[in-house]
Amino acid sequence: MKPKPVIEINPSTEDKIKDAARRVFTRKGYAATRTRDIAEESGFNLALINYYFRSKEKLFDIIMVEHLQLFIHSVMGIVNEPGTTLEEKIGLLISHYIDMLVKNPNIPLFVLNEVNADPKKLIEKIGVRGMDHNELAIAKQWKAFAAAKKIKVNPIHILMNVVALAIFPFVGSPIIRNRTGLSIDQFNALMEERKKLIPVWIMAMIDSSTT
Amino acid sequence: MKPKPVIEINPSTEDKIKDAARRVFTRKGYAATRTRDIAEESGFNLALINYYFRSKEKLFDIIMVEHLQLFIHSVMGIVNEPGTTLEEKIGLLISHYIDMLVKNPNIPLFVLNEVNADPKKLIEKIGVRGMDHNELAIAKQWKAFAAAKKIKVNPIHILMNVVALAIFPFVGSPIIRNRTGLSIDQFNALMEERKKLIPVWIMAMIDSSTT
DNA sequence: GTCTATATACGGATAGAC
DNA sequence: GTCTATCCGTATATAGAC
Repeated sequence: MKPKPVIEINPSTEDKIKDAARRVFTRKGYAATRTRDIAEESGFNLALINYYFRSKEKLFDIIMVEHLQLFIHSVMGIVNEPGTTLEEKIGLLISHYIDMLVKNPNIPLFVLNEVNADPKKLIEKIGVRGMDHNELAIAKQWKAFAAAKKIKVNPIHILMNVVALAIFPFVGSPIIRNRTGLSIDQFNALMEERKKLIPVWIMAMIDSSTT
Repeated sequence: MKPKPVIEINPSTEDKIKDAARRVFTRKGYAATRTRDIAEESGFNLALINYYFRSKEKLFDIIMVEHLQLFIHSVMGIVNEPGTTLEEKIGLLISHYIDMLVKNPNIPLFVLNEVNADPKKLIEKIGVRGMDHNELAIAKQWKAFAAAKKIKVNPIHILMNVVALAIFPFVGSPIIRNRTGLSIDQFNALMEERKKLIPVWIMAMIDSSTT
């Protein structure tokens, strides 16, 4: 049983609907999208959505779970790789995030929203089962690093900062672009710059927390 | 005509409805809140909402505009104050943001969402009219500072970073709290720490961008 | 599998009594 | 000003033809 390719050659109707749904849901959020929007976007009729997925909510859940799993897997792959240094991992994470976000700028707001709407539902449904966080390669590297450099700041801060610096500009891009007058291309160029800048910034921040 | 106090002593029905609406809208977003939810939250009947505000959308617009104006005014007051240094301004901004967000943790996601849903509508409606950004006290201070320190990084990056580091943890708090097991109080304690940390981090980041 | 037509439910808004 | 009852558009979901 060979795995389904990420980009379908001959997407089935079911996949076309799913793709359309993903686009509309991420653009407008769950409550504001109508099944009619999805039907229109997919090129098929309203009735087919229920034929394949039974309900709007079930379709939404499927898409959401796929999104989060894809995301979690890719991140886990990076943070639990023993062969890279802590600093390299930060660089890889940032690059990975930003590449993904340039292609799918609506995803973070979408995910944050829906997790906020019902935190338990989604997080439990995904379940980063197994794997204690402290056992991750990156956690062990951090401990050694923090001990050597006498760093006293809570690592949760660092984690939040990495994620914040990479993701937030995309979440705020409508406001940022409006106030600055930047085009999409100019905005994306700034994000490309950040791939190099953020890792440097993060290390500088960590150093500033040294005793 | 004396200004209305921020916290009403004897709130009128109209104000009670408005308060209820603000709570529900910020919690669930525009599309997902039903006028019935607002009625229930306010303790009054559905019909009264239309009696006072004509429609769900008008009520929403009023609340949104009040939110943004309050926010913009307070920020403008800080960034255009000639009597404080650049570094002090950053500290004040961060403290101000975090204090506000600890009290109203749902606001950022709410605002980001609604701005994203219709960027023009809200931004134009508020209109930070007049005041060219380059004329702000903070902009002039930045120019002098950047020239003296030979800083080459685009100031938009710095701006994004300040906002990201302060706001993002609140936007992501459901995920953060779920994964770390932190209570609300513990989370807020971390945010208090950040009031001191972020300004230091920002300055360290800026220094790392020096030639 | 895919469509058209329709049943059913829900939500915003209003009429009208008090 | 505040309530109950209701209208009516719209959205989800389904039945049934092809």
